[in-house]
Amino acid sequence: MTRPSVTTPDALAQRLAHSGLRSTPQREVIYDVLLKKRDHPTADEVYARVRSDMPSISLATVYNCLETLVQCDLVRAVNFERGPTRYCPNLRPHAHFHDEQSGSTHDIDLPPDLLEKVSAVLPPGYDAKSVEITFRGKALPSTEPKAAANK
Amino acid sequence: MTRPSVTTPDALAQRLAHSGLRSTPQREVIYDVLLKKRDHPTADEVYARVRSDMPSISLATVYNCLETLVQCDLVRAVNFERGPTRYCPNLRPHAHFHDEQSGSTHDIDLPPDLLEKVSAVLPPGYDAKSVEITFRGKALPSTEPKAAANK
DNA sequence: AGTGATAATTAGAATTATTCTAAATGATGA
DNA sequence: TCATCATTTAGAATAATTCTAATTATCACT
Repeated sequence: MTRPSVTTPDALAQRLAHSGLRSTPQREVIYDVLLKKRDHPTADEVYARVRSDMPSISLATVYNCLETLVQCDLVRAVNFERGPTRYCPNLRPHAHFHDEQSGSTHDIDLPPDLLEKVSAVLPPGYDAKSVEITFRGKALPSTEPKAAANK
Repeated sequence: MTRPSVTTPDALAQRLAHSGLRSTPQREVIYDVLLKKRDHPTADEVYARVRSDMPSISLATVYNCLETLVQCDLVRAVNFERGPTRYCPNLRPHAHFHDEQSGSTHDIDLPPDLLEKVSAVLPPGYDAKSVEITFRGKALPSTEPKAAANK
């Protein structure tokens, strides 16, 4: 046979290729883990989850792959104070709400014009490439993330 | 004598007392350092500056005092990604602009209603105690902080 | 002024998250 | 198949911060 029916490159493979990078089993399983449970896991948490699928993966690879996904704009790295970096596959414009009681992080979708409106406070001479909005406080249990939608 | 003319407690001493804490030479000199050069120094930088006044101070004390000042709401701790925590004595509502070239941090004063407007995007069930807005990008040299006003 | 209780400071060890290094493995294309 | 380059890996190294336990300073009372 000349070519065994080419699998259509998925979004991940395409994005990676666009940056001259390869799709690898490690990158795929890590990205899947992030999509499956969108609770802003740390690298350690991702490591733990990935290991059930791929017990031989190393923590260094988890760090490497997460960094790669961030570079490709498939994932956002999120920080609260000096806590460990958390990873978020939600690409829509959104803010983060950090619940101080539970430690959980909630995505807050933003109306389309808000980031522009906020950026408008910058005096001349400032050119912002990104804006981050972070809330800290108390969230009612009813707000606990259920089935996050993306896409 | 019954009482040697009491020195009027300054803002620092009052704030500390309000939290049941004492004013100490270390706390004073650290707060002064922050007020004198408002370039969002790290704990290490504060340590270096304070040592010219008080060569015997320890780094642990610098961390302790900075934390104390933050607890008393005299100073804000500011973080960018996972970089070292920076300290800012500007108590007005403001955002931070992080210049990627120079690594410098600029305070961006916010119009009085902006934080409320931003908080208005929170769905019911979310009660935010604080809102943080951070810009990242390029700032023209003309925007380099000169003499920051506070008060 | 002396004394006990509490607060603050200190040096150095410990911790935590992350990055680095150098070697091994894997994929790609001539 | 071979050479090349990308990727993964284990473990060492790093950086910022926190912790620990001991010392020093201050306060409230007498």
